[in-house]
Amino acid sequence: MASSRPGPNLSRIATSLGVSIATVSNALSGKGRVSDQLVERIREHAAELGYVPSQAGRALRTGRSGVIGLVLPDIANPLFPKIAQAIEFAASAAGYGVLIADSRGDAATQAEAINRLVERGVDGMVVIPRRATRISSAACPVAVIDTPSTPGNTVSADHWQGGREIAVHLADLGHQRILIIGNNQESSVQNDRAGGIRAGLRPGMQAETLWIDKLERDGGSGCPLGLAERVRQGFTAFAALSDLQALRALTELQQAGINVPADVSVTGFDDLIWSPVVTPSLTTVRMDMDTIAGIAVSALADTISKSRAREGVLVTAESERVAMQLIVRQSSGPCEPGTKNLRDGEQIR
Amino acid sequence: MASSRPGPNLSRIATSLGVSIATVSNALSGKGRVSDQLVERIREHAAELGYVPSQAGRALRTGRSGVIGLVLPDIANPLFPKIAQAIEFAASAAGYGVLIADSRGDAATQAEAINRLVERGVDGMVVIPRRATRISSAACPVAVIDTPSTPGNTVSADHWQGGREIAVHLADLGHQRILIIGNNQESSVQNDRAGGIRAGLRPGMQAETLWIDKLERDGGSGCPLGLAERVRQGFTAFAALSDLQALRALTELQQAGINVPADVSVTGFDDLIWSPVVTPSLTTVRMDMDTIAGIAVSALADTISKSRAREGVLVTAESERVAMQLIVRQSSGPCEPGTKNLRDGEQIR
DNA sequence: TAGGACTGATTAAACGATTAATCAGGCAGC
DNA sequence: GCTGCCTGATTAATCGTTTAATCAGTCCTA
Repeated sequence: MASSRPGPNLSRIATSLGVSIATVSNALSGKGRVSDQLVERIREHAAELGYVPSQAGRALRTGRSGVIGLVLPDIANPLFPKIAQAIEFAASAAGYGVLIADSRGDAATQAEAINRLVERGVDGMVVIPRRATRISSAACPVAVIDTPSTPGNTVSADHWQGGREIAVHLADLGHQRILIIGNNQESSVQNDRAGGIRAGLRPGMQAETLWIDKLERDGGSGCPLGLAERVRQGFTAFAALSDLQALRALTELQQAGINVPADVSVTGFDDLIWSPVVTPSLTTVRMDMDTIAGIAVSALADTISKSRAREGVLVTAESERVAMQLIVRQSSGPCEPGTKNLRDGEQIR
Repeated sequence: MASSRPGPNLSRIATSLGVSIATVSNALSGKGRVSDQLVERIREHAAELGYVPSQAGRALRTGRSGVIGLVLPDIANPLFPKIAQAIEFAASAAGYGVLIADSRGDAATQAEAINRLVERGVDGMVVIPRRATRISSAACPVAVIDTPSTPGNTVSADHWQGGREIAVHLADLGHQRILIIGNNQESSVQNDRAGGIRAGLRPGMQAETLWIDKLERDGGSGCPLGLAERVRQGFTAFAALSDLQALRALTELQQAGINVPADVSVTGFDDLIWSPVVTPSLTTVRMDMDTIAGIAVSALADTISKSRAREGVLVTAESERVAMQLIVRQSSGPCEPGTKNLRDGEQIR
């Protein structure tokens, strides 16, 4: 047992320099009136002692914990790493820590998870809601990252525009019949992406949508999507609304002996981790998560500093939508009119 | 401006019931001596008022923040969602919040990220180190999840045993020549997995290892692995050390017209999100993250409650290794002696 | 009936930082 | 020389909780 507490505090610095605690506090925060030389001396001594302010003490006094919560309905989402990384980066740049909360995919426990965060005293939260769940504003400022078309959205990628990028890309390649593959018709993000694709079609092009959740209700989880049949029907491009579905489509097509991109094209969304390394690498649309997270966090920080403690507010940002970027890789290629309706085993070249 | 602070505190409950603050505190925590009826009345009233204790006040007094840090060197790791979910679940069951820290893959900034956590006053940390980086014990208890073979490991999946499971499975299917595919020779986890595979081989079987990072140093990121050539050389099974590499191998083989599992088998590790839904679905080995996280967090909580504040300790748990579970899916199949050395386009059936 | 043990409650002192209010001088203006 | 202002520092209160120390009774025992 050495001394009482290992970390030096304001009091130790103060007595050690023969000044008052308040002066030390003022010197370090640059707030009160302290002479320049004294500020210098105090700063020096504090650094020397390795002083780190106690968050607990500060939080108690100021009513601010310096921590924000990150809420995702389903943390198992493959986008989660990118989101968490971007939010953590932006938050730590703004001087905040990030506390995670998970409701394990259950919409009912989402409220509970949010409550845990509030009880932990977070100053605000970044919420990425599931499907169309509205966030009943909690007991603190909330920034929502969803899609521009949902009410209450703070900032997000422009999924609609991303869809248009895909459509234009496929149109440029000469594709006429496109199958859009989504996994959840309730998702507002996926609906916007699909809407964007449809809006980007040129006259004469047509699109149909395949919702995997419907299919799996009968066929069971992981069932085949029947894409070979779709190829025979004349579809030459498969635009998945997420790279996970794109991957599923790609492998199913490959297994059926259909060559991507020679026979048909496959595109995705999100530029997930595997997209650059599968064969053929996936053409996809990337959202600029760093920018989105930066806007969300700084808008949140703004609102926090303006609002009084424990007040529930929906945060708004000046620029609501961030453009998505088309990444063209190998999985999309020109539609050769003569090669439609291939049968298994017929290879090109 | 209503009253001073929105949340009720001990003082409000106390005056409202005409008792002292200490009595309320004792009643709610069940610690001091309070009559049963009074306890009942206080609890009731507290619930009625919606009292939530201030973490800041408690932290200041007790020196414990009730928060643990989760440190990963690379948060973009596709395993991260599962890890974060499991840790968050275990932590919140133990009454802890989880603060994340990211060093963006940079080993140098890992120390900085850990520092941020310490400054935020975490009571302890769960660290999943990169490669063979040793954790210089920080200013708080640290639980390390790596692999049983590394010194200082607290608890982890038994990667070696997982490798053996794969080897035995492939041996049972009749495979003789196995190509192990890893992406990083420095990774102790991957080395253990590879070692386990080798140890599980039967007499007459042989294995070679392909490290992707070496290959990419020349070929560039995402370059082909040249697996078709390996098939011609007589390899019939490709045992990747992670599902990401397995996916890469699978798609490359499929693109080359080699059928999985008819011609060759592919296996992975970790049962990542896409493994069940690609075609063919991936045979893999799953680690029981919930159990591992549970052990790590409860061992950490134990150590925290035993140690004095800000003391750096490496946490140990009673059971260090958790068995991995083989998941047999479609990507692995029997090795048919007559069908070896297939050329592109030669389909079976 | 005095002293001790026990019960059920209160008092008061922390924990560490912030900040409004105060104070001691120095200096200028009248 | 008195008043007022400005600078540079201090005093002291406060945030909400925990907990050791204390206190007022009640009951039991010698």
